[in-house]
Amino acid sequence: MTLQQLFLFQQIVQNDFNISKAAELLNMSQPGLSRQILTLEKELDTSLFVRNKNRLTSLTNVGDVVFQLSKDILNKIESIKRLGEENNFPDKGSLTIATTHTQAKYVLPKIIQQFSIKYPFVKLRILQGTPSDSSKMVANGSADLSIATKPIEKISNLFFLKCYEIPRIIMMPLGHPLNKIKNIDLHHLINHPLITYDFDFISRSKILDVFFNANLNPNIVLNAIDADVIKTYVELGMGIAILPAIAYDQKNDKNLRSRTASHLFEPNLIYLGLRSNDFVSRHSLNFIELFAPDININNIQKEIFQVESI
Amino acid sequence: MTLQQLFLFQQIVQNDFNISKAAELLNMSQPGLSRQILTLEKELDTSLFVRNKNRLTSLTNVGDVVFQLSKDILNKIESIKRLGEENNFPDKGSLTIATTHTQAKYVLPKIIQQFSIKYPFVKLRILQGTPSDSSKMVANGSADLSIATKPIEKISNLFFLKCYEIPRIIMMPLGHPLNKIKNIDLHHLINHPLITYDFDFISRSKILDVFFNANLNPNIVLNAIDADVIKTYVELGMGIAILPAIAYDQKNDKNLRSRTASHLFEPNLIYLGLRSNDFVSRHSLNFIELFAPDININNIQKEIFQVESI
DNA sequence: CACCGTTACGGTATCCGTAAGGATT
DNA sequence: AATCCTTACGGATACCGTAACGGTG
Repeated sequence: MTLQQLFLFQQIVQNDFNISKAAELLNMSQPGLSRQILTLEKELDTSLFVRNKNRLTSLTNVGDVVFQLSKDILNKIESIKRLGEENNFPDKGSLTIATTHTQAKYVLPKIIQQFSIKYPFVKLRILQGTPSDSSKMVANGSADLSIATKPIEKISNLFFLKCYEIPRIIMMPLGHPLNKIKNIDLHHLINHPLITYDFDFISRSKILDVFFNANLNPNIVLNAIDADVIKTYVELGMGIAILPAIAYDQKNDKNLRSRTASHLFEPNLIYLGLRSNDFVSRHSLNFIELFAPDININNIQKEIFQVESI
Repeated sequence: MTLQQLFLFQQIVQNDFNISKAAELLNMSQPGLSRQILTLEKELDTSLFVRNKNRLTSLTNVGDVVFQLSKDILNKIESIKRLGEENNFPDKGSLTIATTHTQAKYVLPKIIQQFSIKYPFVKLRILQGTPSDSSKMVANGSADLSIATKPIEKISNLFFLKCYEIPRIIMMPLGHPLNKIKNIDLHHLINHPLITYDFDFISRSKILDVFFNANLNPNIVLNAIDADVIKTYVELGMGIAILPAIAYDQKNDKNLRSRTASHLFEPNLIYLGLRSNDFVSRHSLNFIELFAPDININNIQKEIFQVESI
């Protein structure tokens, strides 16, 4: 079994099980490719592909597991290669950050700017999605790190570091009746329609749970995916929203009013997510250093490879 | 970069950085081995070993990370090989279970017996340790699955399935004053010295937290590593203990008395632990089927490879 | 006949062992 | 002199491309 075989196997799967197509893409002869797969199958003494009328049509059960393992193996091989490169060209490289709209718009700009001044030759990239998306992007290698709340579902090969807490506010239009109430509590909130994050956001469930635990059933009129969209509808008078404090921008949000909700809801917990059991690139560490100076970057790589001994 | 190179690299590290020794162990020539490492280092354009006076003395920083990644890669390669083998000899194989004393002694015997009747050609092995040990053994590949409470520290590449809950009991010697009290509460318990699990056990902290939350400070006279040792000292009158109900054996524990503690302490949660992102052997699944029939074994492999798409 | 995958053949590159060299204790 | 790692050389092996073959629509 060779890495080359696993790589070629993977390529065929990703090219619709078409050996000829994959061979062309890889600039190699079709028989050469075919032979490598046959050799691999012979060594494992199992067919990896389901063959139908002289065509490959799908993966066998074994093939499927081998495919998953191969992906992981080849990702780690890439890590090793990058590790070598990075050691020789410490200035260059790239850094891909997966995050949410709120972080990308309200938190990251300053840091990103600082980073690109300090490390001008690093290619930066921001990928955006829900917290779950961000985690998955890190887990499958498309991003180096994520900055978001924890994802709703457990993603086991991620490693999270707590970065900071963002208190929550109640966002309402100017002139909204809640403006006049001094000590806002849940019973006041429940009288107004609520605009909230979409289902993929853990913030959503945390906020709703507070209502539910008080036996209150808020009237959710809209589920939206980002703070700006939510704000737009709040501005239109469709309802109020519970948002992270940073989403309120005093300059631009002239038609909105923000009031603290810290006494009602737990703050938003923002985590930095890294792939566990993998190499943490120098630039990931550099970024973390800027972004969360409290975190000791010297221990991160060790912690990422936790399992030792016994 | 070849698997062979990574393997040889690993072998040298594990043989005190002595190429000659490793070569002998691997039945290959010493120059051959040396050359492979040099080729690898040349490809990565980085030295992996610190060389001192013509000797290899340790790993460089890069080498250390490559070592960690290699271990993981080679483990997964082994998984692929086992996968092939298993497909051809579904009856044979081995199954290594990492667990704690309590489970090994009070829960597993019946299941193990059933298993070995049903799958007589499978080599069974039980490794024993604290819950943390068990988790680590699974994580680093020395065991196939663990049966224990969750470990105290987070081990990120493990996948846990909840198996069952074990209610807790108060264990005391016959004739102990607590015998006579009808409704035992924390304030009764606090008057007696406590024998408890060692620090590595999450049960320990869960039990102590209950006391602490009630502002009570139990007098811990002994920390022990397994239920039988604890029982021995309880029998000697050194104190009482909070144990999982299964640890009380009516037949043999004639000098002990067990009373329910369910109203005071959360039950013990026993989890099955598997390595995430790895192949789950047929026999692991067979065992799980016997051990925790509620778990649908058909979904486990899929869940273990969670991360897909975006 | 067009498409696709497998088998056959031969040149090239890689791997690995033996032999020799260089450095250190 | 003994130990250890690296460089040099030559044969065996594995790899891969071209060519040919077999099955399918």
